Amino acid sequence: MTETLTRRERAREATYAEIVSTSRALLRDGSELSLRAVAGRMGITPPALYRYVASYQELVDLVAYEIDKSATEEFRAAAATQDEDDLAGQLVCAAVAFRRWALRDRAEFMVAFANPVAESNCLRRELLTASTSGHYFNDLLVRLWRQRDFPRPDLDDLDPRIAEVMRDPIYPADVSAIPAADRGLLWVFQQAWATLYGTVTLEVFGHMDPRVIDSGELFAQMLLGWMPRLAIDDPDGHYTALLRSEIARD
Amino acid sequence: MTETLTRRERAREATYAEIVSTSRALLRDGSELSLRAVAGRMGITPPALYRYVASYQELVDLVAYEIDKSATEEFRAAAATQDEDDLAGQLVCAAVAFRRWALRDRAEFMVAFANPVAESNCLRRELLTASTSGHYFNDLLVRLWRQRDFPRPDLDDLDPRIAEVMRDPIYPADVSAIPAADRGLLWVFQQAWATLYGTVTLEVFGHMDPRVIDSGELFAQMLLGWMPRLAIDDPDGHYTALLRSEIARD
DNA sequence: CAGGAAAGTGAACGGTGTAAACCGTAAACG
DNA sequence: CGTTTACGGTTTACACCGTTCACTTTCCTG
Repeated sequence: MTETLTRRERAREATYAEIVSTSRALLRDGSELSLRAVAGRMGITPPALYRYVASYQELVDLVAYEIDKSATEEFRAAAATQDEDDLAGQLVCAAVAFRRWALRDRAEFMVAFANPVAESNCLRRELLTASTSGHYFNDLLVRLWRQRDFPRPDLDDLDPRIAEVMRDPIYPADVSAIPAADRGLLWVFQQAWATLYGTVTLEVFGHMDPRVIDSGELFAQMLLGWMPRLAIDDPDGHYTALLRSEIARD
Repeated sequence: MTETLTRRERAREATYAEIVSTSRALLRDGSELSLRAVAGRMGITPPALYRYVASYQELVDLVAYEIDKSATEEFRAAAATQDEDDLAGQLVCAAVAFRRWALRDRAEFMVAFANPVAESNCLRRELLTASTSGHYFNDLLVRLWRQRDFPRPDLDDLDPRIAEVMRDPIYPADVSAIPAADRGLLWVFQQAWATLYGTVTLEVFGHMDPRVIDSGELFAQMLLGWMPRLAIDDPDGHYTALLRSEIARD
């Protein structure tokens, strides 16, 4: 499947990879992400980077996309610790992994998720619209629905503006596999995602008593509050225990 | 009550006010907030600002605090359009006002709310911990509880770490008026605030389909989802209508 | 092999936060 | 009242930032 690339194209692709990796190394070291710093670490002069990105913002967009991609792999790995059929358990693990990753690599999280999305005229930014993590969580939720059949709004009962978005969403790829009648699922997903995203962002920014954040109880309550809506009734407290033990893992 | 200030102190206070006002003017003009730009607009040389703030970060903290204060006045005004006894209506209006303000003055919102809180060794930052808007919304929720008596967790049923925080919270001022037995209210507030903050931050950052954000339905659903927990049953749909009409106001 | 495109360099411009030395004036004090 | 101190301000300078332009080197290709 991999196209045969010319020598130059391979070199160029390698340079892109190096740009991203040194950018992420910079972020993880607590340094500022800057064109000059990236160039410096690569043993290259700053203007040379302009052969690869058109501006600083485009560099940020590029590494944001790659961060999202690699973080998604971490979520996927966390979910893989659960039984293949246990989609609820996978969802719990993936959600907690999202929080754990965000609080650990704050700088990377801010670049990828707490970064105001600008006017969308840049090439690479378009790919970002199809957020990898968004696809992953959405897909997980759809599979969970097929398994547990939790209530899903009918498009006709929704605000027409919302229904329109669900019929013709921004992410085109795997969502087109969902029949139109079931597109209300997307609305459930968006609301769940807003809760997950919002809570984690609040925690990362630290706009709350640090002791509350450390305990993880705010996040736990948000997730527990969503379980009934997803038909995860959890009579024996299994998922609650899983959630708490996953949160406790540092 | 106003202390008699010496001539110097008054001048200094006036300069502080001018620093804040030109900073906010800068933000509203779409310019970057920078020491040099503020100094330039004030007809002053950049290093002179160091007589008032110890660093750029301290300038940001200072204006963040003032932004929060003045935004709170806007929330209060929005709530004042409702009947004095109608605390539920006031809460709806204040919450929508928060969203409206954030989406209108994005730059100011980001400075005040989407700004990672650093190590708390700066003087003025301590005052920020006692967030004005936090106090206002918390107070409103407490008054609503006295009126509608919605369920409030018992401290003994909560995670001990959370109970500890509720017993001895960071904000000391008006919370100390709440008897220890009712401190579970603070936990309700923190969760509600996390939902409000999270949803608005998501919308401001634009990490979602713009059509969804424009419709305001995400925000509406979040608020509607909270009403039952606050004993706002709304049989005649009055508050739902109020919420939607407030959202529609541009 | 020649031509041309791509990758990289050097110098420069305007912008940023910040530190140090210095100065006049207004307040504070003996 | 006169002296001293401290405050508000300027000048200069440094190290960083994104970005542009003219130039050179390298390497692929027709």
